[in-house]
Amino acid sequence: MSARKNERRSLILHIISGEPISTQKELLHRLLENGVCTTQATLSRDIRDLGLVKVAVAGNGYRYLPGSSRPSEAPPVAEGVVLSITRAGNLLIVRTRPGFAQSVAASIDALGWGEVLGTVGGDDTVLIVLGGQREAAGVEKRLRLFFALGDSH
Amino acid sequence: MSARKNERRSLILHIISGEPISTQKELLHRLLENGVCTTQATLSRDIRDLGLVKVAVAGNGYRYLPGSSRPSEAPPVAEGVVLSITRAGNLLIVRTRPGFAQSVAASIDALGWGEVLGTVGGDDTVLIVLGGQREAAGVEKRLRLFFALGDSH
DNA sequence: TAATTGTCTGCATAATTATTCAAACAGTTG
DNA sequence: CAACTGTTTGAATAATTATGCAGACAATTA
Repeated sequence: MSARKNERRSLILHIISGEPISTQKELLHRLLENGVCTTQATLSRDIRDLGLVKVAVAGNGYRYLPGSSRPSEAPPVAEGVVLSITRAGNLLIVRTRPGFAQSVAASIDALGWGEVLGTVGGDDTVLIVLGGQREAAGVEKRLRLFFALGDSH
Repeated sequence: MSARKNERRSLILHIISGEPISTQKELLHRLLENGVCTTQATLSRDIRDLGLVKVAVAGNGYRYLPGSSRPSEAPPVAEGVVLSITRAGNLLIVRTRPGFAQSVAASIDALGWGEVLGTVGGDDTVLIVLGGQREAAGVEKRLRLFFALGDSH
């Protein structure tokens, strides 16, 4: 239970939360500026233990972020159950075969996608609430892929 | 807008959601079994574009998962504002200096950690709701690091 | 203190992933 | 069709990340 380790990991969380860090080498330099001297090997282990992830950010390469650590096991949804996906502002409307909306909603929840603020399943319609249009567009795209639907047109 | 690409990415989402995949080479083989032949280079690009992340899972090495794609910019909280963190089942109780609970709650929200189901800030206390004890323990640890608190004992 | 056990770290390197570059391909316009 | 433009891909390679191992260190017990 080394004090040095905790201090370092605390600082790592601060740094990556506050600015985009794209490689471990970069993080290494940043730590050094704050008086913490270590090696890439140790950072690799810190990142593993803190559950951090490296994710692509639009146009700007990669960035380390705190991971959402959700196992994300999706119940299977058979082919043809999801009929269509429509976007309306920050909402997505998913039409399903009658009676399947609940299971599709559960399936979407289980994906654990962070942008999905909430889902409501009726009988043949699932409403997905997103934070904004940007998120809605991204999630729509990925859901289309996930449910093997074609592009909207 | 290649049909081949969409098919492949759709399959990738299915595969990584349904089973733990820890390297791109492994994913490559899995795709091949499903009749999709490609290269690691292409997978690297697919993973970037789909926003997937590779995250450490307890004891079992790494696994690719859909990313939560939240920029996660945390407002700074000064040293000494957070006084203590206590765990009670799936709840965390964060004591702060009087009047600071709101800003600390905002700060925690801004971290965008997926396990955090919700936060409530009073005057000097923040209540954090987690999905379960396991999540509570993990988040407690990381919050202690983040707010530079020592271990509980 | 000496012996023991477990954690933490750096070094070197293996393993994995990202990117460069050129070619193949698809779509568009003249 | 031919020329042009932009996208997608694979091969090779550069860049990055994970890990085996040995030594340092800390804590505990005799």
